[in-house]
Amino acid sequence: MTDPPQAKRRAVTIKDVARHAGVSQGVVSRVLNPGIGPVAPATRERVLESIKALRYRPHTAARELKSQKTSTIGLVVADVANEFFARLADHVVRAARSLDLGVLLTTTQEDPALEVGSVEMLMDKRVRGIIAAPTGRNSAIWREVTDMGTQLVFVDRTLADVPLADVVGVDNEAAAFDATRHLIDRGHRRIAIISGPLSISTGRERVAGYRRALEQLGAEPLDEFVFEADFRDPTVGGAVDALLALEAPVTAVVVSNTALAATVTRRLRALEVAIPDDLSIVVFHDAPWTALAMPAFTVIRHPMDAIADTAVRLLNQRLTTDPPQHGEHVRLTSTLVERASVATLNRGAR
Amino acid sequence: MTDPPQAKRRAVTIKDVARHAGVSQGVVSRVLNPGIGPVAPATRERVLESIKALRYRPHTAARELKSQKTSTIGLVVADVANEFFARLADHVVRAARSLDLGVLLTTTQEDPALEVGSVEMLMDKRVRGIIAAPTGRNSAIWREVTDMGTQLVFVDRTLADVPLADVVGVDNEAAAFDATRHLIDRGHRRIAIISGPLSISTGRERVAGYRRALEQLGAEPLDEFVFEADFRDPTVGGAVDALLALEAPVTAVVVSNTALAATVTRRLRALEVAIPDDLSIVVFHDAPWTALAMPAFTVIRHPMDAIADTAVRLLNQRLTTDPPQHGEHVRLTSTLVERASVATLNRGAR
DNA sequence: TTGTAAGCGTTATCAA
DNA sequence: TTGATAACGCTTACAA
Repeated sequence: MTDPPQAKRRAVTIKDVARHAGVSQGVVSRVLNPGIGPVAPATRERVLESIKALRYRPHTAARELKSQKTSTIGLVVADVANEFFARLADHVVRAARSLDLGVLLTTTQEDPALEVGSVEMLMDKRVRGIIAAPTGRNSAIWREVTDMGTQLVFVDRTLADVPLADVVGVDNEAAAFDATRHLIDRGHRRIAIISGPLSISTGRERVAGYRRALEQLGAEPLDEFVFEADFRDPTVGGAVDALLALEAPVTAVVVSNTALAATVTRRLRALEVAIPDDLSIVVFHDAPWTALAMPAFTVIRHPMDAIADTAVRLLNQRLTTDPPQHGEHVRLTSTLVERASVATLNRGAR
Repeated sequence: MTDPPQAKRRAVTIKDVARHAGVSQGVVSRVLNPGIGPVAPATRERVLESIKALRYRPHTAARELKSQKTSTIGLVVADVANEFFARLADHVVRAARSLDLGVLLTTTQEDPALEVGSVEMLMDKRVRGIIAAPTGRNSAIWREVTDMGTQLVFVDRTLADVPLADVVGVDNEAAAFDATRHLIDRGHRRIAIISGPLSISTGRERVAGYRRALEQLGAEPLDEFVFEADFRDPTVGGAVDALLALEAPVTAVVVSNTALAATVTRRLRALEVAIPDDLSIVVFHDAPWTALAMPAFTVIRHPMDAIADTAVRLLNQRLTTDPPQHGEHVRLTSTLVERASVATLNRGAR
């Protein structure tokens, strides 16, 4: 009855269905795409049966070619091994599914060249839209994306000179301010920050918030307290060494993501520096494990679900209605979750 | 010079390039696909220039329609928020990139219906191949995949009745045996396992290995020691309660993945049950944070990189050479990494 | 209500 | 070495 498994039989096309049902291609197409034209209930039935009998499946590429519309979006993130982006990707895929959109996943590894390659692939495949966390060093290519009429939503990070893109992220400046103030409130004055690359908006914003807190609340904003690390820098342990080797070592540090925090923690353990007794830590992003760490980390919690949902919602909005002349910017707010990685110093105000 | 940003200009096609370069479409196509036919160096130059000048980009869908070959593969996993699958996805995306393959990511959330939807989408898009961690309850649809000539590599899990699929996974039976033996060696006799669903091959294998160790090494394989939980079951805390409510509570438990382990740990903390003093734990999969947990978890470490690389290699092999009549099965080996979540009991052999 | 046919952007065959 | 031209599988006017 059925063909032998290996016999990669010629795929059944709309023509086969038409012949089998004794109608023309056009009719079949119309039952496939209801609303495009009338079809007699009886014929419709017959066609549907033929479709089932022949196990016909429409050929997306042909459809896309004719209709000039794909049902695919692109997702461009740094690295899906990063819990933050993994969460994001999981949400995006789910949300996209409910809109009948496929998701092409690409990663930049924070490498501008890979980013360009990703974007080109997505453009060649004519995705309807892209949700992206840009590396920050390729504004031109992103501008081309919007120029071509491909809808674009930046997530987590932003690029100032891509005006047509929507942006959804958190208020990193405020979050860093809060984190720093929390430390200052606990008596810390010598506070460091291990930030992500300053080529990325989040890195810049976090350092700015950190600086503002120090200045405003009377602590010392020393340059040697600011470390710019790659988000996945495996050598960030060196920053820890430097921080502790200072004549007057820091008593606290704000760490910009969980991957960095993991590396830092490992280094501190190796050095037998106790958290929080010898060094207090606040970490950006509340990965599930931060509560399980030793000690449980005080973190800045981002509204991950809202970020992802908003990104997809904005993209879908652009896909289904006339896209606006300028990108919409959505800033969600993060909150500080106090746990056990911050010590209270009682050496009074300095 | 350039169009206004919004003016979604008609996409430039190969025809435009041909006209601009003063040649025929065929020639342009031939410079685009070298090796297909001759082209004079001078013409080639001219065409290349036109391509650049017009910013021409080939239309993948058209290409695919004509050539009946896509440059996309599908990746079907349960849930990319799960660290295991996230790692896998990250690798797959990278490896695919280097083969010039796009990756369509879909998730099943362990739901057979979503799995079917994913597979249909991928088939409609005519992906060249699929790397999948099947839910275990949809053999039929996977058989259809191979019947249609789409290459298939199962990863992590396997389905017995899909003979044409390659499989790459770890030896879960042996790993569970090792984990259990480790516990027995440390003096434990009342050992539980919180396994994944038995509808998934890994769950079955792990329980089998666990059972074999108990029987072979003289501990008690009681039915009430085996808990079948969904991999992301948020109510697995209940299993913990049950285990501890036993007349003679267990002294150790093997936990089937890190998500479950996190939930279990949280529950134990709430109950003020100390790890490992009151309960020892071995966890499947060495997520980066397991070493940072309190206490650091003793884990079964899977060779993640090898798993992902092998999956892509097998798929690529099937894509580039004549696929074999039967699937290849690759079993990699996991290793036990001893840390601090297992106590040594000194109540002698019973 | 249905059929016919053009055309989406490519590749590939065949003549020139 | 190049140019016409026919598909690929589908959607969509338009005609019947």
